[in-house]
Amino acid sequence: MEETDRAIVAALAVDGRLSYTDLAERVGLSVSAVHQRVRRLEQRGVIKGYAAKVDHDALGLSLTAFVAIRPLDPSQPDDAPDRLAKLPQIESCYSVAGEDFYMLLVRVENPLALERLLQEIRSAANVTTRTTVVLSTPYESRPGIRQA
Amino acid sequence: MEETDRAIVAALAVDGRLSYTDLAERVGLSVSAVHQRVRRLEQRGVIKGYAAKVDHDALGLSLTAFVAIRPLDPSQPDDAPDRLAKLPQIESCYSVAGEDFYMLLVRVENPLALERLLQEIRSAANVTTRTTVVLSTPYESRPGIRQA
DNA sequence: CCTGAAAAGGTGGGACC
DNA sequence: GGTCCCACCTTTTCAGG
Repeated sequence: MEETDRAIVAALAVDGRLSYTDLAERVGLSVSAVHQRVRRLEQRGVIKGYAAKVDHDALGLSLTAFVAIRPLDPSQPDDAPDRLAKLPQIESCYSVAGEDFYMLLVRVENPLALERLLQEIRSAANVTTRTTVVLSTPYESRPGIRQA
Repeated sequence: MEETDRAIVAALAVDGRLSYTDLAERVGLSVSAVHQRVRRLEQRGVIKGYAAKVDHDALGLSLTAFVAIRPLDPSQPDDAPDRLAKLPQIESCYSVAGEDFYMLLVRVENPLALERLLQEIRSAANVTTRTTVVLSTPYESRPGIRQA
């Protein structure tokens, strides 16, 4: 992908509501040209969508944790992600190399809610869990796009 | 926070570019009322901003990993997050409970770039690293807002 | 792949209940 | 808080190079 497209993606990663007018100024093209490029980036799936960045504390989700999981019976077919997808407290699910099978990022209201969630995870996916509580978040979800 | 605001935040978390017109239909208010509520949510910091969701593979960042870090000298003042902030490959930095001090989420092009990044992390923050490579991502960054 | 222009519709205030 | 209204700006499309 070339420089102009990268600049567009970088700008929209920082501010997803930038108008095509502003975007056009930054990259030095006409509004229509930028519009076309953005549509193409969306169609190609480079831009997968737009999301509001929400403050979890303000929503009462003040406890974040990593949960590493491992099947109790590694010989059985592994559909843990499917089984866990219905739990909305699980924000992300990564399949990982190493001793654990999956790493989950979860958000809950308080320690009691975490306890309940861990029980749900264990029973839903037949796994053991190893939990690492997040104490604070110096930074998160930075749009790490470096321009050429 | 009450039900209508939660519905608005939930909708914008899924589609950050929803128009106030569409939003108004969903929550059953007038366009202006919704507009006011969104502005308040933005001012209060509940909505921290808007971002394009970018496909990392399409940008050539096809390797994701977790990097747990621990200071070589735990008695020294700990400014690792500050020292690491300049590395754009680090998407998130969490201070965690447990054996490690911080958990990083990093994105790089390939294994070689990961090796270089780990060296940079170790020398910049005077830490040891323990890295867990992500093999696949069943889901990520789900807007886990449950409505009342 | 870009430009330019014109229609359609959304955004962002103010006045008022 | 909410509604109604209006000026302005953006988005979106289309003809043309």
